[in-house]
Amino acid sequence: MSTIKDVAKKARVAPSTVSYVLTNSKKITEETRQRVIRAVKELNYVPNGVARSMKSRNTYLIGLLLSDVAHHLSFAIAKGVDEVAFKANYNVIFCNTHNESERESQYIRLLEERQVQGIIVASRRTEELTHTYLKSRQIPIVYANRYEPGESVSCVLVDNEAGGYAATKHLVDLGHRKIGFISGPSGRSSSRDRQRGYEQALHEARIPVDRELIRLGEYSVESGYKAMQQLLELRPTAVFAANDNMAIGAVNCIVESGWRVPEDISVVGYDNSIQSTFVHPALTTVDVPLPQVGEVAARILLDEISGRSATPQSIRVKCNLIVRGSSGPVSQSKG
Amino acid sequence: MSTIKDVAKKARVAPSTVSYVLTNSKKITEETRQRVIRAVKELNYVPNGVARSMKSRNTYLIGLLLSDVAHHLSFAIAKGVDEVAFKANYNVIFCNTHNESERESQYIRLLEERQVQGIIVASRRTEELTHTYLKSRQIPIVYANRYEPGESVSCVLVDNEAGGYAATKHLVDLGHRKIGFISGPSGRSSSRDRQRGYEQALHEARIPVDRELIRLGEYSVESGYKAMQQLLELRPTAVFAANDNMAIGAVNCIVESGWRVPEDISVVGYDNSIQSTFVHPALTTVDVPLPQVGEVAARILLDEISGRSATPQSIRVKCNLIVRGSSGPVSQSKG
DNA sequence: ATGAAAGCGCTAACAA
DNA sequence: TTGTTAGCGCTTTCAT
Repeated sequence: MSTIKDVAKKARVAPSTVSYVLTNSKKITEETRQRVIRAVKELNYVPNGVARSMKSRNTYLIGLLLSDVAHHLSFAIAKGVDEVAFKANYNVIFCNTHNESERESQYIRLLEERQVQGIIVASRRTEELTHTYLKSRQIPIVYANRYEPGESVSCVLVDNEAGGYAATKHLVDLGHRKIGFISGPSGRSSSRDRQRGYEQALHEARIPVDRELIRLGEYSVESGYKAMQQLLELRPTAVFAANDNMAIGAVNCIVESGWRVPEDISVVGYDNSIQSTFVHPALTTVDVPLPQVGEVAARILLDEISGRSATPQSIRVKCNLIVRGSSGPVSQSKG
Repeated sequence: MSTIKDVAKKARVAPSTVSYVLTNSKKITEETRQRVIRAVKELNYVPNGVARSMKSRNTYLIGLLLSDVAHHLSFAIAKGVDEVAFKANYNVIFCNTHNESERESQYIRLLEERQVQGIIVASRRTEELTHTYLKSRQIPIVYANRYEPGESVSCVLVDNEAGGYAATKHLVDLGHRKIGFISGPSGRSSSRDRQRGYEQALHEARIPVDRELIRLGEYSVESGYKAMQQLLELRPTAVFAANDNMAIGAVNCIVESGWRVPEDISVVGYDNSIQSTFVHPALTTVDVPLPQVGEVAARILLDEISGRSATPQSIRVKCNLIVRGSSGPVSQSKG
């Protein structure tokens, strides 16, 4: 590996001159510039970024904390983060924490030693420590797709309330008035927000919120199935589930009970998961633009790194309703 | 940020002594060791990895080239790579090439400047240049889940032939003798190998390979459907598709034609994709252990980096047959 | 317009 | 056992 000195020698200039040429940081006569360029080519010289970082004190490196509980979600965020980082000449260090606090703190330590200039946390809640620690270390941090109570840190979230509203409004617009809701595990903000949107859409349509029509699920197909069994007794004409898997469970239950989707009961899910397109009928659902979450998070982080933005900001990315076969107008016989 | 000098001053020792303590690289009296440890704690000292890399000439960094054509595949590999890397104190730089050669070479350049100690390529074939370039740069490289002709480089592949064999053998064992095969796009080695396994299983069972029973698909649901339409005329009792999506298309076609799966026709897919569990009946399929591919690739790379292994090796990871509802014994009426 | 030299934070050979 | 010192490859101030 040749160094800047080798290039300098070959071009018969001082190392500093090579540096000036390579970074365009000073006026250099065209002739010497050419000599340097030629020497660089002949030696296949590639500058040593480690040495450069050492001097300049910035590494152009950011850390990305992910978990592997949901593969495709993590990758989608990572893709968005890398997209923005790459364009700004940053690179992303991939950290799969498994949602284990032990591992999370080990990664944090490694990242800190590496002098990363910022960290994006897209793993689920683990150590509260992490947050305060990074704050004390003055390392810029942005949470992606993770709600962080308190206003002292930037986070990029999905607008689940608007998504829940859109899903429910869609059903209302189709003439439904008796619309069930299957929630995720209690305490999950994603589900809570979707439910809030559901209730808001009902309010707007002057449909009273019936607590009986709201059932607790836990994001699994089975839990959706069970919740639907209970809901069926109340004869809703439509159901909105807080995620696709529960919606699929609901559809299974409806079909096995002898009803049709969407003719008898419409079903809407959430997530626009792969499986939502493979069931029959394909699910009407709400798409969560995770790459965009990653992009926005990276943009905020880079702004904080460069000092362009000092105050933490909280951004919500819009979700899009995807209408497919599982939702339709309320049937006349029941309307 | 405090430096090693600050710690040295506070502990009233020389910087080198601090270094010795921190790296356990020399005998130090317990007393001074404690003084150093205490100073480190009080100052919240974290060593600067950039400076350390500068001296030691190793960065403990590897690059991972991925593409986003199939999210979950890429993430699965990345997870495996990171698992092994993390345990060896390495970190992984995430590079999403989009399978664009332009971007790939930009990443290569960035990684080279960063002095990464090795690169794992899990993106699809793009620039032939990349390979020869990295070779010339003496940067260790391992291909993951990507076939690389020539023996001059390590690669970790999935044993698709054994997988295809297992899938077909499973059908043979169930009594089937007229087994169709739906291939992927011609030229894709993954499909070719699966087909080879299919043919081998037939040979072993002394079932002649009937070219009519082999149909060209292109890995999409629709192509599986179309291929099945043609196959149906030949009345096979079972079909093995080179991936799950085509298998799902085949099932759709079979059911719409009035036959039942698996009672009339058994179907086996490949990939163990999410959707394979969401169709009815759930697909019998072949699981591709991509995290393991990533792990093995990382292990080989680290071996090459440390000089433990010099000769390129080619490893094939075993796939596992997952038996679900879409395959069953050949029906008596037809047998 | 170019060169000389200091120094980023650390490690390691050598000295004491 | 501990300290002194040189130097990794680069950038940048200051001098020429």
